[in-house]
Amino acid sequence: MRIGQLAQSVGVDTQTIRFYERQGLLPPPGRQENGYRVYTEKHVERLAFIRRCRILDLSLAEIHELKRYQDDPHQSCTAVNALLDDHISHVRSQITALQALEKQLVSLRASCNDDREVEACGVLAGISEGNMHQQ
Amino acid sequence: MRIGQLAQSVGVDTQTIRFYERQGLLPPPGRQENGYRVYTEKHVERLAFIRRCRILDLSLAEIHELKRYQDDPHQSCTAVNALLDDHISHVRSQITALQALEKQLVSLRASCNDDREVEACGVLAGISEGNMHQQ
DNA sequence: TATTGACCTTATAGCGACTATATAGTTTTA
DNA sequence: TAAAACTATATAGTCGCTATAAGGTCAATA
Repeated sequence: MRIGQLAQSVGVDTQTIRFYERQGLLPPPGRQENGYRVYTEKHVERLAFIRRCRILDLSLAEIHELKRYQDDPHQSCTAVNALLDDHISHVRSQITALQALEKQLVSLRASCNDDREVEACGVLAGISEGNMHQQ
Repeated sequence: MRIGQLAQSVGVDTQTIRFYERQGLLPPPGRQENGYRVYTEKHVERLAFIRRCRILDLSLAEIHELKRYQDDPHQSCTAVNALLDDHISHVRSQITALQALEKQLVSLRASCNDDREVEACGVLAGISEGNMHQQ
């Protein structure tokens, strides 16, 4: 299988595949005589795994870490679970931060209607004076 | 006032100030004979405004846009409000996406306890097989 | 006076995870 | 046979900084 077919079957750009290879996430495939990359089913699985991790918003570094665990299948999976727990707390704190931000923005927005001149705009005034209900 | 003092009074790195200048967000200040930048109170206000926008997670492009509105103070502020409304929807959709992600991660995490070998880890199996309760 | 230290200058590279572009060679199709 | 579709590498761009290198300036100290 060549790179285009792999790309299509997993739903990724060919550039991204070469990028993952350079990053050491996808093992370098064999080559044809003309230099074209040749992939196997294992590559398909591996790439699909990476993409599913990315959907979960795991970083490439975290995916690397998971790969290392997979390479030593008889150790305890505590570290895998810990990685996921850390990631969950990370996502939760992002959510909390964005919710606080939303509140701030909504309250700022409430300080203006559309029928003013920029000079008198409640939103711009709110930012300029720092009336932003911090935290 | 020199760059270090400006930086300290607003709570920003000097590098960041020069960066904003290069981006056209902060007007180029005067210079001393030795080439040192000299700032005024207007720069302090302007920089503080930029920082407050950044706290609201507005992009530099959006801050640029706000600046253009400020430069024409007698037009209607409809566009300012629209910019904020767009930003609020953007933040809200981020929150929604992250909440969905959190659910996915928590359910994945529930598929494993710590007392297994990597080989049998529910988390890794879940990702590998794509049992990720999409959407 | 010499030198140390704190400040300032510019230019350049790095972060993360791609994405886009340029340039060129190869294969497949019409 | 020629065009379209694929492949290859190398390089730069995205965003908002942050870090590093290599140097110039200035005030206080030994």
